[in-house]
Amino acid sequence: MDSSTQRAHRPAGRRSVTITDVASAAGVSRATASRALNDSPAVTAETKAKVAAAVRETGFVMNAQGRALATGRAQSIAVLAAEPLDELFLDPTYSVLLRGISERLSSTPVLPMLLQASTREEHERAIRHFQHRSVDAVIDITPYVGGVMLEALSKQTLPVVLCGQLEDQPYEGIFSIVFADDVEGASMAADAMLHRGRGDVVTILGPEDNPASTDRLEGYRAVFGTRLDDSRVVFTGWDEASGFEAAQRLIQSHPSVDGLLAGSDRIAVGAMTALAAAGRFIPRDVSVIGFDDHAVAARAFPPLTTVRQPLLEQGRLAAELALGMIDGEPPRTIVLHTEMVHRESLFSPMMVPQP
Amino acid sequence: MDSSTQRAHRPAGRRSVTITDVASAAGVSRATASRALNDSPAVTAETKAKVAAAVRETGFVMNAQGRALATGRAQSIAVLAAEPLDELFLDPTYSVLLRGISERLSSTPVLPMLLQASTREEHERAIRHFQHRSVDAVIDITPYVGGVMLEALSKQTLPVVLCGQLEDQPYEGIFSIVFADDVEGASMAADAMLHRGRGDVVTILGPEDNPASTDRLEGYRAVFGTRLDDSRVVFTGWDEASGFEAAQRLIQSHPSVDGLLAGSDRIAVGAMTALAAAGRFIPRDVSVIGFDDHAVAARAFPPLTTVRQPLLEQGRLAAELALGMIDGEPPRTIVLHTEMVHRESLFSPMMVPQP
DNA sequence: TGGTGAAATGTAACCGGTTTCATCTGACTG
DNA sequence: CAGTCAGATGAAACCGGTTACATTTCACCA
Repeated sequence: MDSSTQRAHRPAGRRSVTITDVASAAGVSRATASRALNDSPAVTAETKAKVAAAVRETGFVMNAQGRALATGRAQSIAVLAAEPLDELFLDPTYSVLLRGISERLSSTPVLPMLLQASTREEHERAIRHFQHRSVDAVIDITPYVGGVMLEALSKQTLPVVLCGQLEDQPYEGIFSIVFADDVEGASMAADAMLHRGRGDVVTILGPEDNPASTDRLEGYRAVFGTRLDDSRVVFTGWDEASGFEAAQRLIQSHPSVDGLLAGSDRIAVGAMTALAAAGRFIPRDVSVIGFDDHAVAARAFPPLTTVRQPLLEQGRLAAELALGMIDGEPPRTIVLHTEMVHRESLFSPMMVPQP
Repeated sequence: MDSSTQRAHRPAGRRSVTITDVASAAGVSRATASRALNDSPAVTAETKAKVAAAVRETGFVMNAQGRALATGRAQSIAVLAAEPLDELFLDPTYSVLLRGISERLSSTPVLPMLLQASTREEHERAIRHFQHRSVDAVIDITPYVGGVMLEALSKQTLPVVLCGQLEDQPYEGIFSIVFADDVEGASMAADAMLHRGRGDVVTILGPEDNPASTDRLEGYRAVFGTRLDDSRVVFTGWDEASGFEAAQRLIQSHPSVDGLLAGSDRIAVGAMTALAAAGRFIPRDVSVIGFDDHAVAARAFPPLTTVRQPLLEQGRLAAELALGMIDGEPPRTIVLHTEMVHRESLFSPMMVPQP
């Protein structure tokens, strides 16, 4: 039984204060009151003061639905996470992205709302919600999952921003897209590895169908070429446990390994544990480079050299693009640059050569 | 510059399909169309079919603002997190709570939206948002923080549910409250410890101003009394690092310790690392009991005996209470029971007595 | 056969704002 | 001093739904 539709009448309590009350308290028309509240230049300073006083006197707060109905703006942006929140929460990527979005919107009246939809049913509910135009735009922070969802969204007129790249860019020109250049970042990491003198390298990546995985591999291979053959590449999950397990296998199959390129910092942390357990010292025996520059990278032991993704900026830009599209701008694709962050897992200045 | 208020006119595109279009397509009045869409019993099955066909034909989707304005219901509940999301995400408590809320709402048209407000400015924006009545209710999953916020909310007529207990229950009867009985859970844990034969116990809790800490201490002391004096109690953070550090101090000050009551599973995990580093075997030398029964508890080494908090149910109930209050029910306070989950950190069946 | 009442639908008011357009005021100009 | 015009405000329509109340239709019964 759906308790939310039982009573359709307005809940008991006294009628709330409307703009009409403010108008009569200020001795002006509703139109003028509205204009004053919106700080229209057509209204005298004197009248504005009267209205402001009336607002204070009556305790008026504007009703969002009325305003939204009249302006066609809900003043909110949905941040869509098509993944279970538990999963989401474990990966620091998303919280940073969210912080960026929130930061950009903080100077506007637009509110970001996190909407999670992992099951098929939740997807449908979310789509319906978007169709109803309860939000002005959608920022998808997990575009890799829920392709059905994107397909449905593309049939809407609602502005959509994707935080991340999809294979073949199927939505370029329809949605705005903002992502970091994974190929560039990965080749920087591989370069650093090569300059450190490591040539016997292996790599552990996320799921094979994720462009972040394949692009990073492409970057690694741009440097190491065939020296990084398929036997040295493992596709797995992005988390620590996957990294641990994959590293164990790679140490067995390639005991002479001297460099590990990890597709994420969490993978790197798991892999470093496996390396340590196998008696390999980092970076003396094996150099490790991660990807992302999450908080865990700095706290790792030894601190992890990694490729910084500008996640905060990505979030800010996503919000920026969303605001732009709400105002009628066409969708845009923005590629962000990555940068190396040097810590001790690649090369320790303290390191003394072993005899 | 606030780009979201520049153009007030409706964005270009064609006018969207309204209920009027559906009505004329179906050859009925707007009123009948509305009734048919809401599945009113006053409408013939035949008419409903005609309207349904018209909906299909026109591609009509109802506008949420119009409906909300007419019904006085936004069909959404804000889940308020007055803590930075990064923090929030690290603690599994909240994601489970959220899952419970989401589950309960999934059978209703009401949508949960996560709203994060950590800075003073974000608080104000959120409060304004609530005053505007853009949501039908608020569920606060971090009632311990942001007291200003609760104070402001209590002056509203908006239904509010708190997930957690506050000292002195200042809002009992104003907000609905749902929390687990920490005193009971803690005394169960202490009992188990006592029955295991451990009497030289210490405890590590979260922040001292958090009722969850003080209530759990009360439960521990209900069993151990003065044997658990202040020198054996440390208030710190809820996380692993805090647990690690506090345990190190307690091992030093109480080297003969044989039992550790941890205020959270994350504290317990950190403390177990410290104990292991100090050469104490768990549970041979020291028994450990956590609190919460998070996923980490089962994965810990050794698996952690703990007090299960019914977080999923707490979330479901919070949503339930919110729905009730939206329908005009008075606020209620619900206390949930906890239960012991026995794993190996208290007592290992494999354990052989040491000579 | 006319009266009664229930069922289905239509009419119009309403929710709380915004905005177009008309009106009024007063200053400036020729 | 009449004419023009800009600036401030008001009247009314509108956004897209819901619903109280009025009306129509029709079966049923005295």
